Amino acid sequence: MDVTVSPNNPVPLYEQIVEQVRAKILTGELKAGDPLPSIRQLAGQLLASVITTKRAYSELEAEGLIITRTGLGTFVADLGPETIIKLKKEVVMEHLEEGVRVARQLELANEEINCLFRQALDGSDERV
Amino acid sequence: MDVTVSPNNPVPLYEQIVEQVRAKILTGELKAGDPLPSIRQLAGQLLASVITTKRAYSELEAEGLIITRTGLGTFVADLGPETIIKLKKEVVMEHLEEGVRVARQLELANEEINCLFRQALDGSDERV
Amino acid sequence: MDVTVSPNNPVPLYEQIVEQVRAKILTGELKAGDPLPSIRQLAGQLLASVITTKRAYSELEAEGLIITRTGLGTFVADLGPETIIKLKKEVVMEHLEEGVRVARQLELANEEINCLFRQALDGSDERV
Amino acid sequence: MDVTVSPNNPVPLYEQIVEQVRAKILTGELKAGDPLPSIRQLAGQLLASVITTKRAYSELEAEGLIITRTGLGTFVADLGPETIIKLKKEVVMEHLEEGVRVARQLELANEEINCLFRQALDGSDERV
DNA sequence: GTGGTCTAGACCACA
DNA sequence: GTGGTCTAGACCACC
Repeated sequence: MDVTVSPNNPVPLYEQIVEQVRAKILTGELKAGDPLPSIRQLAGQLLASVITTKRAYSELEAEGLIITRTGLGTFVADLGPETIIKLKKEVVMEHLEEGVRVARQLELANEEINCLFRQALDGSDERV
Repeated sequence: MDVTVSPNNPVPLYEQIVEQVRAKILTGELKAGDPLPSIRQLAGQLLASVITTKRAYSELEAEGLIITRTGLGTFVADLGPETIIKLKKEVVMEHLEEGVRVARQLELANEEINCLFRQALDGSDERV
Repeated sequence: MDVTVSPNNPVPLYEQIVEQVRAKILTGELKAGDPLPSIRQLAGQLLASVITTKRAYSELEAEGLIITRTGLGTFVADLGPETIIKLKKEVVMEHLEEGVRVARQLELANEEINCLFRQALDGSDERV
Repeated sequence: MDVTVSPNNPVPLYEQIVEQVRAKILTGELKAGDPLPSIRQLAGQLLASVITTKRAYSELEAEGLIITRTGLGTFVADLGPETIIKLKKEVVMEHLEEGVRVARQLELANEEINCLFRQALDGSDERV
């Protein structure tokens, strides 16, 4: 499983892992029942500590995205397709709503916020 | 000056203060040259320590939004209107771009992202 | 006597006054025995407090540049021309030596320091 | 890392630390990616408080010279060689320009200023 | 172990 | 009165 982390990234290591594994599950790259690499294996691959990797898995399990079966390993949980769609929206909405909240606080008009959003969308489009 | 903070908020106290004072300056509620409350006064009002409020003011000074003069007090810096507009956009863009980045990672189509943004905008509209 | 201070200048008010009066004495604009404005008069003119002005005069008296005769007023001290020349050099040297000290700490070669000095000299020349 | 501070020095402790670490980075004694001593370790070594050393590191991070990673430690940032050269010049120029400014205020001729600078350069040379 | 935040309280410089 | 520096010491998050 290709997961890459960077110690220069201000986001905590365990969060970087969580974000990427979550993305793989929500996009369907990892499907229900698929086995995840063992904590030790992933830690070795990422040059991270076992504790850090373990914390990432704990976080994902708390979110209900993965299930740990002691002795067997860790597996992707069985979420219905509607649940997946709902989760995707939630993750994205958090950031967009925060942006809108700040924009309102700065008393920007809807039209202005719209314009900024379009820039954000186009800007990332070029890079894709 | 009405600033309110919550110790339960995971955002550090000093950051909460920074955000609110910054908003007041960028919206023009506080104008160039206006005096800010003294750090001791604000600390008392917020039930925070003098050092915490001082830290907030230091951050704002590092951003160039305020100027502190020992013995005199703290004052709003004189930013041109273009600078203000630029700063407002930057603050909002940070969040919107993060939202778009995450959406792309989850392989959402532009149309879907657009739809979510519209929900975020409308959702906050009702509350306004 | 034309002295101007700015509260926006990070240099303390009393220091701004000291620097300007010192310059007037060392350049000969103010000569030995010349009377200085009274503390109250100067304070009113500068929109500064009497205490601040008094502190500036105390500083100048401690440097031996002025003499206060109770009841009569404050007067420029009688320094020989060699003393004046020596003082001028001292004031300038403080800054230049600090610049050279820092340059040495950063391991700049003499040639490089020379080049920077020339830039500093030329840069201010244009503005004159 | 050999850093020495003096509580008698009118320059604040944290500024003394900043200046020395900055010099080590700009001269290349500390290279990109190199770890700095932990704030606790440096505090013990300098007989200063943890907060004072932390403040020094915070300043250096605000200048972009170092990067702190919670749980990992503090590291020298990766500045290009041109940036390093530019920063070195800036630091030195501040002082030289101030010297020239004061010299002009005292109505010294270019030739005289030049002479003083030469003395400053030679004077420090002997000590080297 | 690392850094990040918050606290209380002292002393100094400036106006 | 204002802000600036320094202190000791506590608790939390991350690795």
